[in-house]
Amino acid sequence: MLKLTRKVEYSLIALRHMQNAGHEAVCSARVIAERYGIPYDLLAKILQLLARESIITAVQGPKGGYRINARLGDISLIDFFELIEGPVGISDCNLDEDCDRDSICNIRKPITRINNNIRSVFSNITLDDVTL
Amino acid sequence: MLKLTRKVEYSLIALRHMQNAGHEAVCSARVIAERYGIPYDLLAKILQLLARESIITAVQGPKGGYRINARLGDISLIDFFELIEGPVGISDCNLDEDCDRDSICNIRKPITRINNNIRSVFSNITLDDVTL
DNA sequence: AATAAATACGATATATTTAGTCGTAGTTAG
DNA sequence: CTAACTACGACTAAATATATCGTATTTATT
Repeated sequence: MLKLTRKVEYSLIALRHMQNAGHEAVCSARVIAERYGIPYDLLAKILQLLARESIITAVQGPKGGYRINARLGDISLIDFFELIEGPVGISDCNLDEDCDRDSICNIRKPITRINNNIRSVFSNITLDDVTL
Repeated sequence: MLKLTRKVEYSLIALRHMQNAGHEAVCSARVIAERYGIPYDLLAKILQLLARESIITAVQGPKGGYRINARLGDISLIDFFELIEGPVGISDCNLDEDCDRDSICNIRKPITRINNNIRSVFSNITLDDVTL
């Protein structure tokens, strides 16, 4: 319960690695995967996603790889999470899906309130706070 | 990602229902299940768990059911979650399991920090805040 | 005493989500 | 032209969460 996914964890690990390597350095998926014991195929797919979202830039061909593109200090964790995983909420009723129990639910309000608290925590942390 | 389990949600719904019913009232699992569209078998098991943990008291026999026992204002959400689901953390490395990547992980510290933030949110909310 | 309405609880089954793998194609430095 | 990369969809496997079932016990009511 309340856990981040591996996709998010691996993303953060990779971003921090790239940041440590310097903004010009090009890091390949293979190197990062081996360095941190992450399944290569999975990491590759994740980095492709981050590239599509312009957080990193892909460099193709041999000696290729990725380097950081976005300013990580400008991206909040909640935005990052939702970029990778889609809408985030502690309960389905916080994810614009409409709930069957909607009309009779007796904890909707407090759950929404708590959800906002959690989102606020992640809104006030940027990627730099994790990767720097 | 970051979602509560149904077990937790159903618990909160049931507790709020019981609180609304008054502290002396005895509420049966069947009635609560039907009222909120919760699978009876599942709710029954959850209420048994809450009873074992002395949060509610079971009354056996016909006309039996449960009533609130603990002072809900004294129980933080984080304690409640861990009572029901066991250790809670946003990542495995926050759950005393030892992680293979431990020695090479580059995001352990920030993840721990964030985990503490989240726990702090749930520590500062009591069951009364949800059920009252 | 019999019955019916409850709780008690472990075992099992189902569904959903997450994680990981595979195959194939495109790109480019050397 | 080949080897080392990225790109991406389809697929499989594993983990987790959710739900169901079977059986036993308790007790108010009749």
